[in-house]
Amino acid sequence: MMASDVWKEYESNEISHSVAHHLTAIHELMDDQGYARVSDVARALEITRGSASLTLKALKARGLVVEDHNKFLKLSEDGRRIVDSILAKRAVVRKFLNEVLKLDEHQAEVDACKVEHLLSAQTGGQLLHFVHFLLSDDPTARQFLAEFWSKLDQNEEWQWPVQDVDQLFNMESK
Amino acid sequence: MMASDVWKEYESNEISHSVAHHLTAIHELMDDQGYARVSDVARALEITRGSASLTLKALKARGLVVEDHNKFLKLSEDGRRIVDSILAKRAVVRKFLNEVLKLDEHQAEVDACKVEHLLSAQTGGQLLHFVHFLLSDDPTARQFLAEFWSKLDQNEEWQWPVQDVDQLFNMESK
DNA sequence: ATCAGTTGTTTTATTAGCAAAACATTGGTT
DNA sequence: AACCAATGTTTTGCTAATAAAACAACTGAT
Repeated sequence: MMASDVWKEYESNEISHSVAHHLTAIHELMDDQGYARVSDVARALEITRGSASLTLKALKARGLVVEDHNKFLKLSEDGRRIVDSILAKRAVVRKFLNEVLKLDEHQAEVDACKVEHLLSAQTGGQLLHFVHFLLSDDPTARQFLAEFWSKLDQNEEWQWPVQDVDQLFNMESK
Repeated sequence: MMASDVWKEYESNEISHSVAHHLTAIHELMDDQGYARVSDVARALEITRGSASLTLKALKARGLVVEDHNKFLKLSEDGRRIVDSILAKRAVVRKFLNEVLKLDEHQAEVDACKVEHLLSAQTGGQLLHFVHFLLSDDPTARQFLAEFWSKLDQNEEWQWPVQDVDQLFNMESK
């Protein structure tokens, strides 16, 4: 239990939080204003132009960002793929936290933003299946959600953090 | 959309991944062998003693770890609280990914490990309510899960990443 | 043309987290 | 006593990501 090869996979992640947001910033700037320069990215992320310049230089070297003849940035094919996967995970996590767990929008946004780049493609895909069915008009899903939300309203509370989650589930740990 | 105060909250997190695992390592070592020294933590995390020494010195300064008269470490009250909240989140996320979304145990373990220290207490609490009801013997929950899993088996597949998650849900984005 | 503003880069410095290596301390064996 | 192994610390160096400041280049207005 607690094998070190598990926790060390965190650093082995190819996409850091910072990189994820540099890439998505380019994506959104292209959508919003049709172009993205170093300064635009820096402004969007509220970091200095110098910082953005260095990070984006590294991303160009990694082939995730390409530079126009006049310093205009855009995502490469690889960069686009990464942004797509990140935005899809962010959207489904946000939807789950906000529309199912009924967390307020800001909290859902913040937490989704924190984990979006860390989830595997499998996890994102399965979560999408789950939330899609859960929020569909399938009567079983409707009834389940209605019961869950009514339970929530009953304010049935543990003290958090719960000491032993497995015990709460009446299951023995492996 | 994409307010920079959202994405910057990532770094403002009081507990880094590394710190989370230094603290939980102490907790588990105390459980397993009754004591925890710098070398034990380093071995558990597979880092050098020098690295562990520096990180733990900082944690002592932050008041999360206290040192015995003979270099024996233990968690402070604050450190214990943090470890409790992290382990509770890890357990509930792992359970959700593995037992509900049917991700294999290793994937569930890895993803839970990555996000455990990033989720807010509210998110952890709501997720616990949700998973607890979902895995209870409530007939509605049972039926819902049965239908979801049968849908999973039907191998109903999107291409992942999905381009526009909101469109998939037939909803307009704000 | 000059002056001001914007842009992009580079350099210097900081922080977190690691490795590697040197060093001192301690504990037991022989 | 001498030795060896384990332990803890410190120093040096590395990488990622930032700020701050200096600098060069371009743009536009007057």
